[in-house]
Amino acid sequence: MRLYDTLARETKEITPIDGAIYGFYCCGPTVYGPAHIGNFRTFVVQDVFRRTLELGGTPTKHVRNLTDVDDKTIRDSQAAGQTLKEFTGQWTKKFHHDCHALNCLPPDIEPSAVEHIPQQVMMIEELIKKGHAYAADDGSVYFRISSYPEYGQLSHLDERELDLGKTQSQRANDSDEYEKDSVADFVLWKVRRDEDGENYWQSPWGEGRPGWHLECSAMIREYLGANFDLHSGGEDLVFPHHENEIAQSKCSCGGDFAAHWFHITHLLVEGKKMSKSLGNFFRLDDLIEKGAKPNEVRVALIGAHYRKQLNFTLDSLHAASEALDKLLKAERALAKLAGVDEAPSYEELIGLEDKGLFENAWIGLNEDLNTQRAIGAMFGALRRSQNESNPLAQWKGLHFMLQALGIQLPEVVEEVQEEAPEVIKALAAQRWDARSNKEWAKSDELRDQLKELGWLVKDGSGDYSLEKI
RNA sequence: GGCGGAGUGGCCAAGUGGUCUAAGGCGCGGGUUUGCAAAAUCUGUAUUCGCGGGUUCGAAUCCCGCCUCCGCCUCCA
Repeated sequence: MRLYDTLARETKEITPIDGAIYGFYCCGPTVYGPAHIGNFRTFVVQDVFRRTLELGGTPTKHVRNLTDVDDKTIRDSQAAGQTLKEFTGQWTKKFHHDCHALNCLPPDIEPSAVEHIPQQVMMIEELIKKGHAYAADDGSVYFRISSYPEYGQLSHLDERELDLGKTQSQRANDSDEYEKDSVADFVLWKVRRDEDGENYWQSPWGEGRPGWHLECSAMIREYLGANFDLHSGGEDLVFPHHENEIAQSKCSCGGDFAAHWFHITHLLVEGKKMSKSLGNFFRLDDLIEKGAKPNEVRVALIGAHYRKQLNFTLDSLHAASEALDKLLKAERALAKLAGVDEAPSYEELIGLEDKGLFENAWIGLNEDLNTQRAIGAMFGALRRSQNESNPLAQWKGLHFMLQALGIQLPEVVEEVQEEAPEVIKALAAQRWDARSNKEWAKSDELRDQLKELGWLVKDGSGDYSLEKI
């Protein structure tokens, strides 16, 4: 498939380095609270990407880390009166729960920063030995940017004027200040401070904890090696996080690091950056509370190309919900036409050759992961599929695309249709009698009454059904 | 201030030189169906792509200028 590469600044055809399997690293969440839908745009897009690679026939080794030690996790765990492990454990669990609800495939490996302290310490030692890092008097260790002339290639630092003066004055009043040779140098190891409490580890430079950027480099090295295929994250990570990763990794273990960089643009909510003060800050649970299903949220999150600022609104969520409904109903109709019922599994669809009319949708996904184009093509294919001679092939093609997008089927998603209570049933029966006797006024009144009680009556020919609203 | 992205119908959003009098979804209008609704289904819905110039046989797509919006600029996906 073709994918835009942040480093090369162009769309490139991707192929696995070893010719067999894609090494795919994603910067995971900092587990200090429930993730918001902005986080999930990134994770859902990464999931669609992974599914596209795998369904296309090439397996992936998907590694996504958990940041379970940093300023925020330490600060908030102490505020909550919990140990760091208890605190991050609880939010890790919540993250997994939300990912599952959104139908994201779990990564093959999900390493945590706390569990890889020795690897990080070892990396720092190497960097010091090679002259790329230095220990400050207070016991913190910094990466020396001047030792790596290529620094800044990903974010094109040479083309930018960083307002370092401003940053420096801000930092002067910041308790976070450490002693550095140059303001641009970034921290690899942070010396223990009082507010860290019991959250510190031993190192050759004394007690402290690793810097944030280092964990990814260390875990990538451990699980994917010095050369791997794809590195992904939110657009905000380009600088400095990924820039620093490149510096640390290339200077310590050599190699080319990531062959391809894949960044997901942040979403907007109601046209603005999501923030608590604007009241447009949504977590998955906030949307579920508003009646949305995770499946619908997922569709809304892939409703625009990943390199555009998707404008998420409650309207767009409603649109996604209606569109999803239409897709799934069409799936049932096509299944009936094809005389099949049990949907093929993800594994069964891997490498499917004949996608029927859905070939176009698949092409869309393979052109820089154009999800919106793919969805549009699916509707087009559905319309024409009615007249096709081979409904089974169309049905399979549809399922192939549903799996690629990670759209769940209703039997998985929808709770069992709730049985109406006797009172409701009695009222409905009463209404049916009135209707049969052409007592329209009475019939309509009862229908309104049922609606107020939360039940929708649908008349068929000679029968009716009840549906909970 | 620097870097990057974007402005397409009421809303969301594809399309980046001819098949575009611009995909698809939502919404809205109409038909079929219905006692009326709901549901279902069919159907209509931008001669026009922020504004002004230019290049070209031909531009939403390329160039120039302007306006507006958004993001990033040291630990936020």
